[in-house]
Amino acid sequence: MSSGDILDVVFDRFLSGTTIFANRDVLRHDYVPQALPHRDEQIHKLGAMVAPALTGSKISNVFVYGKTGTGKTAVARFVLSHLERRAGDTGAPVRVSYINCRLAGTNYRVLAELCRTWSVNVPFTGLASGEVLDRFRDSLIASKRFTVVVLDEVDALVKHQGDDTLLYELTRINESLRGGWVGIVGISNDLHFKEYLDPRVLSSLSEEELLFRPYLADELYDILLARAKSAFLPNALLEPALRLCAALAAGEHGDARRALDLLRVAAELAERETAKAVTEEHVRLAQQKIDDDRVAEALKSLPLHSKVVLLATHLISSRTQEGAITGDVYGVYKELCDVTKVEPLTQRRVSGLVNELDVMGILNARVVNLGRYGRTKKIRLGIPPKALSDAFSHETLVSSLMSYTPKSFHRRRIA
DNA sequence: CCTCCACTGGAAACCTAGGCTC
DNA sequence: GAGCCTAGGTTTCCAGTGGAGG
Repeated sequence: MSSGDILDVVFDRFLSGTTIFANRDVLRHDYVPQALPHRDEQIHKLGAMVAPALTGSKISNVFVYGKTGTGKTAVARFVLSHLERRAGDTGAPVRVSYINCRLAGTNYRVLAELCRTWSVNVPFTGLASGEVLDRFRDSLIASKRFTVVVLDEVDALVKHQGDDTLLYELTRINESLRGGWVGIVGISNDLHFKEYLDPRVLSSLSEEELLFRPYLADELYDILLARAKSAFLPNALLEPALRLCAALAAGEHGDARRALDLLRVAAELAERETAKAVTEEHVRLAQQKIDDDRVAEALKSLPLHSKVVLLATHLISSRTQEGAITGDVYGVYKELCDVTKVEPLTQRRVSGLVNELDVMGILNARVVNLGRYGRTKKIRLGIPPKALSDAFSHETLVSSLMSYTPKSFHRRRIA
C-alpha cells in the first residue's frame, strides 16, 4: 500500500466513519450561531446603540464588559454582522473592523491589524505608530465610509496607567475626519480596567456601557443544547454529559466558552475511541485534558530564559521544603545558563520574568519580608513538575537540565 | 527603638531589528 | 546604501521596604 493509499484510508475513515459529529465547527467558540440564548437583552441594547449607523449618524462609543465566556464577543459579532448586512441592503456605507487586542499584542500591531482590515498595507514593524494611524485615517477619508471598530480584550492594551495613547488617538480620530466617523466598541474582561484609563479616554470610550453577567447553569445548558443539536449526530450525546458540561462550567464563573470546549473535547475523545456516544466519563476526561493542554501549550511557547527560570525554581524546590527565593533562583539560573552556554539575563530582568510567570499561573511568587534577611520573593512552581518534564521533553537543551544538580545553592535558615 | 539585609520595582538609558527617505 | 526613526526587549541605576535581631 502506498503512502497515498494509507492517507486515503485515514481520510475516508475521517469522512465517513465519524459516529459523533455532524458538524464540529459549531462547537468552536469563534462560531457565531443563528441565535444566542439568554442574551436577548444585550443584543437588543447593542443593536439600538449601533442602529443610527444605518442612517449615517455617528454611533456612540460603547464599552462592553463582563467575564470571559459571558457572550460579549459573540453578541458583538452577531449584532455587527447583522448591521453590516442590513447596511449592505440599504446602501449605507458602514464597515466593521474586528480586532483582538490581546492576540495583536501591542499598540502598533493593533493599528497594523486595523489597517489590514482596510486593505491598507503596513509592514509588521518599522513604522511609527503615528504614521500607521495617519495611513488608517487617510484610507477612511478616501473611502468615505462609516466605521465600527471592535476592540476585543482592550484591557490587554492598557496594563499601566498612562499607556492609553492608542485609545486616546482613536477616540479623537473623528475630529479630523470630514464626512465619515469611527465608532468604537471596546470589550473587556477586566472590570477594573476603567481605573487605568485617562478620564478623557474613559468618558469618550464609555459613552454607553453594556454589562454581561455570567451564565447560570441552566442557561449554559440551553446554550449547549442549541449547539449540540446541529453539532452532533442523533443519539451521539447523552443528556447527563451535557448537564455535566453545564454544571462544571457554571462552577467556573459561568463561562460558556469553557462549556463549549468541554463538550467539544469530550466529543473528540469519544470519537477517537470510536464510542457510540459522549458520556459523562468523556466530559471528566476532557476537563483534565483541557487543563493539561493549556499548561503544556503555555510552557512550550515560553521564551528560552523563562524556561530556564522555571527549571531553576524546580531544581531548588525539589531539594528543599521551603519555597525558593529570588537570590537562589537567580544563582541556579546563572549556573544553568553557564552549563548551556547561554548568556544570562540580569537579576532585574529575571525578576520581571518571574512576575510574568506568576501572572500566567505557572509560578507562584509572593513578596515576603525576612527581617534581618531582607525582602525577597518566595517562588514556587504553580504546576506539577511532571508537566515541566513532559513539555520540555522535545527540547534536548532544556530537558537535559531537568536532572542537573545545582552547586551554588547556599541556603540560609529562614523563619 | 534602630539597623540593615536582600531584595523589589519604577524610571531611564541602551540595544537591536526593521522600515522609511533621499 | 547611508542615515534616520520607532517599537520592544533588556540593562543600569537606585530609592524604598518592613521586620528579625541587636
